[in-house]
Amino acid sequence: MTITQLQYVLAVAEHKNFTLAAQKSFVTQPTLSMQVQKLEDELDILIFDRSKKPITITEVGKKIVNQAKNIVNEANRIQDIVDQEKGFIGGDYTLGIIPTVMPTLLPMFLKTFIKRYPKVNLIIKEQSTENLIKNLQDGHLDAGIAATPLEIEYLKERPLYYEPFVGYVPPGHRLYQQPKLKPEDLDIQDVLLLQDGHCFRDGVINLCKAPRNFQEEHFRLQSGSFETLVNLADEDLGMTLLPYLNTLELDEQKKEKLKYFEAPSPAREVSLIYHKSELKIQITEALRDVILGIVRGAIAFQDVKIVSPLNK
Amino acid sequence: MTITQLQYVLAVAEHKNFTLAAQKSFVTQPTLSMQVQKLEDELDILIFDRSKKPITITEVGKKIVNQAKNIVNEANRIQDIVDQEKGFIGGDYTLGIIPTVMPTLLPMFLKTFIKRYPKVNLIIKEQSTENLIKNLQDGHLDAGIAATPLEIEYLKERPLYYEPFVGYVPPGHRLYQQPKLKPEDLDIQDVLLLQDGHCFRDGVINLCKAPRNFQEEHFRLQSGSFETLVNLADEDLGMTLLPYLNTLELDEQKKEKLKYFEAPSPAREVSLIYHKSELKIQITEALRDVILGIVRGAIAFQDVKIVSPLNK
DNA sequence: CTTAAATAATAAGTTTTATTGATAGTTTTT
DNA sequence: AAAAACTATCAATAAAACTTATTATTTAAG
Repeated sequence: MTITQLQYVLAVAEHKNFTLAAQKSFVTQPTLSMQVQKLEDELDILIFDRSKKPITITEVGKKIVNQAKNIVNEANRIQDIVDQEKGFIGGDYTLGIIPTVMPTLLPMFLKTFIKRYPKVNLIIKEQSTENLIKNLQDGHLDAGIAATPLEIEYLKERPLYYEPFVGYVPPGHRLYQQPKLKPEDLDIQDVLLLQDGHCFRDGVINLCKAPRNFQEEHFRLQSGSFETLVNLADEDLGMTLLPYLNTLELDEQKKEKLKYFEAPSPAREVSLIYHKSELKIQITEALRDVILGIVRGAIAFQDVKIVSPLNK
Repeated sequence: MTITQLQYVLAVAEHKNFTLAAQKSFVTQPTLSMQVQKLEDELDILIFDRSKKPITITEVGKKIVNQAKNIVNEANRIQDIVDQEKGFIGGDYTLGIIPTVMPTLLPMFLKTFIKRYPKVNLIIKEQSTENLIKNLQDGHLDAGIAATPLEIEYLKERPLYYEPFVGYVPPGHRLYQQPKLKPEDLDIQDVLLLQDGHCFRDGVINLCKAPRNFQEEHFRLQSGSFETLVNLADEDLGMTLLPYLNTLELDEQKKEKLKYFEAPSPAREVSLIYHKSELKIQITEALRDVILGIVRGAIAFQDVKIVSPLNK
């Protein structure tokens, strides 16, 4: 049994296809096939059921694949130990960021980070919390930035900042006269929402504590961008809620329609999340340092109340 | 990096000697030297400091060795998974037993075990609790039988039986007239003890709750066997305490000098202990089943009070 | 039902790697 | 100072991993 063989097994388990797995492993298909077979021979057990298309993993195979993940992870850790010893911060580092955080946060820290750690090849991917979690487990991401708490067994969460929710209320709206918003004022029926899959949407829904199964019949216009929501609100189609950082880039005219919540303001907790195995932890720590340093100035709110980002 | 290389590193770390490590790994010394070098080259860091004799492990080396242990252990687990799947119970299994348990317990279960699991090659080693713990961590033992609780972080303890302490009191002794013993009657100064290193000794000392630093000036005759202690007691040099199972093999004349404790009798907890990683867990479970089945008949005491085996 | 496409297994040959025996270079012990 | 113990290096060999080419098998398409 070799580590390489285990990596091949993992590739096949992931892609359910020897040819593709071989490509991803940068070897030819026979090489991969033979090595997987060799391992199966050595263990005298089948890991994959090749009779079905696409290939399936046998019951024992699943256990072996899990264990193989462990081993390969732990093996990668050795390079990690050496890097840490040398104070080396470099290599590929893949970071996932949720869409509602991406456009505001990324520009704030990216330049500083790549300047301070020029040897790190940062690969940034925008994806939903759901995919983020999956990819962190699979090892396709080294870390993610998402709204928390998620309370996933195998993930660590390190809060970066607390971002208050800010109301965007058009003049015609019933709440326009109020100086401050209160969560209980909100009616889910007239709050414009991001489309399904965005955790900010779920956060807002949780905040509104509306009936779980509210009807959306008369309102199908959901958007993926806050800009759209703001524009819809301006058309008197309802109010909406924005994360604080998104309010900074509004023009003066629109800023007048912002309404803050009474303290403690509802807020989302935005955290750096990564696998408990702490692979590439030095880079993760470096990233955290950079973001914390920059965010400290931008967000000064203290008295907030965290809203869960989960669709419970 | 290969698993083999990591195993070589572990062998060198253990024996502090490339030549010996090579022998233990069943390869020649150049093979092992070259592979270790190759790994060091790949990581671009020195694991061993060869300038000192005997060889020492560098600071990073220590971390790498630890991680290597993990990896090798986790890798062995894969065969384990397969064995479990197949219901296969076999292969080498090394069991350590403390000296005070060995002569009474081993004959009780050995025959049954090798008959029921003929494919297991049982290797039994008598050793002190201290060595048992060390060897379980190093992976030199698959399991051990010792007095518990030990509360070692990386070990699991599964109690096998509770063995009461029984007094052996010669007719001339001040306690001979009493029908039952009480712990508070005991005076550490006239209780004959096993020599240092036996945990039963520590158990008895704990029971006597004598001053921790009692003097042994006038009594240096410590022995490694209960037989000696009994004979010394017969010479009126004091009383002694025996584990219950040891009392079964005394002759009739000696049995008359046995004095049991009042309930709850002090007792030692004898457990099967093994590494938390649960390597070869099927064999361990099989062993436990056999011993439990046999011991159930032999030891029927219920109301006991466990004495710590540790030299606190 | 036949054919084409996709995919895995097999075969033969090549490259790479692991291992060995012999030996040279150290350090430690006597 | 010599012997012993130990590690590194070298050249040769055995083993393995990998490649290209090909075959076999399954799935999808016509």
